[in-house]
Amino acid sequence: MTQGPLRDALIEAGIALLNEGGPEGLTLRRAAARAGVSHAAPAHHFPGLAGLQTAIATRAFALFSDAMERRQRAAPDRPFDRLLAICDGYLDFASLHGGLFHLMFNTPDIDRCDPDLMAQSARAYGILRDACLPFAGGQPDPVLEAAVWSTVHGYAALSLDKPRAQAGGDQPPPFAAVLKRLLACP
Amino acid sequence: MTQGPLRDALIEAGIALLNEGGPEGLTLRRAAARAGVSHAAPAHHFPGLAGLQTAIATRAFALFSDAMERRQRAAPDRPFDRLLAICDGYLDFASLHGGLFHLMFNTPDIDRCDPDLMAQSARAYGILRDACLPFAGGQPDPVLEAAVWSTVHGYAALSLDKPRAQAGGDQPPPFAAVLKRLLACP
DNA sequence: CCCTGAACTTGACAATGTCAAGCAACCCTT
DNA sequence: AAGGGTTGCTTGACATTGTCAAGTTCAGGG
Repeated sequence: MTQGPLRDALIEAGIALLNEGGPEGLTLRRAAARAGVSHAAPAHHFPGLAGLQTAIATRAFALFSDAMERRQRAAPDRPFDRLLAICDGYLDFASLHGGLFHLMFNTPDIDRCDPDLMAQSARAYGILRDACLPFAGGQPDPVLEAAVWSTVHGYAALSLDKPRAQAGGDQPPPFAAVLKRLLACP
Repeated sequence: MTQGPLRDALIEAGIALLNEGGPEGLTLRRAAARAGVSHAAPAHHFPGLAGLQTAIATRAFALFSDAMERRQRAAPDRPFDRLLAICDGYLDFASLHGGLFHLMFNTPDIDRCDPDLMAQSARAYGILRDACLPFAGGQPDPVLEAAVWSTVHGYAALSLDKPRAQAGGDQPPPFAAVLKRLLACP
């Protein structure tokens, strides 16, 4: 809709609400109150709640990419260690910012055709895709990419929603073992 | 809370609402109206909305297991074909009953310590675990199980929430290829 | 000086989850 | 058979939420 400082303040307030209160913590009225404006002010910057959610998800994907890149830079410069570091960044973000992660992937109302959102999500996917290149002879390998992407995402999702269901004693194996198994085939 | 025919009717109404209206279609008052009772009647059978959601998720896990077993029985009796059939049942259920799938895995308010829910979810996991046995010499292999489970779940989740984001031309590779890649390492 | 448009507020409305009170039918004991 | 209590459901209310319509304020330009 419009630009302005309030728009950013609302996004920041929404991120804080999600980090503090989980997926249910975000509310148009709460974000407005947190930004110090009236409950109907957000309507002048976003097309409804879905619009605010889309804008927050866009920024969340940027933070998500940052988290993966930070881990990647701190890793040993070998293909497996780099890819594992990216996946660790992926999993870290999911467990540290469960509210944002839920918003990015599990909220149905987000406008997934939004250009900004698609750009940021493409950036995140590109990080993972680049790290897969060494395992396919330098050429893009859609099957390998889909395998790694699905596995790390499924691992994150399953460990997110079963924080207690797995309290039955058996905890899941570390992701490094899973990834090693996945890549053991040349 | 209590037993009775209305309890089942509310669960059935909730399933219908989710199948028709997606994840947002389920509402206490709508389920009550659909079952032909007043808006506060469900409170006598479930502890709030979360209770109804938990009961629906429990039944959904049963349908989920049924879908996987049906596919498994119709598959050639070879380890890979059996496991692939189960995964296809998994993916079919996710794309056919997106509302139920979302409720089972992505709804934060569900009581994941509910005994009935845990039993049904354990049954579903058992189906997949059994199909993994032939690939680990007949012994349970937690790493392989986590890999397959994460991969199929991630594949389902990612293809669910990106029905258009991937309309950019490149569609994901079929799951059979991904699974073959995952199992190519003995 | 007015006036046009943007940014925001105020007030309202319907939908939703939840609670309290009431009511009616059934059961069980005496 | 009569009374009392329990169960299952209804009615009514309330707070919260997203959304819309109207009003207010204010800056800038004709």
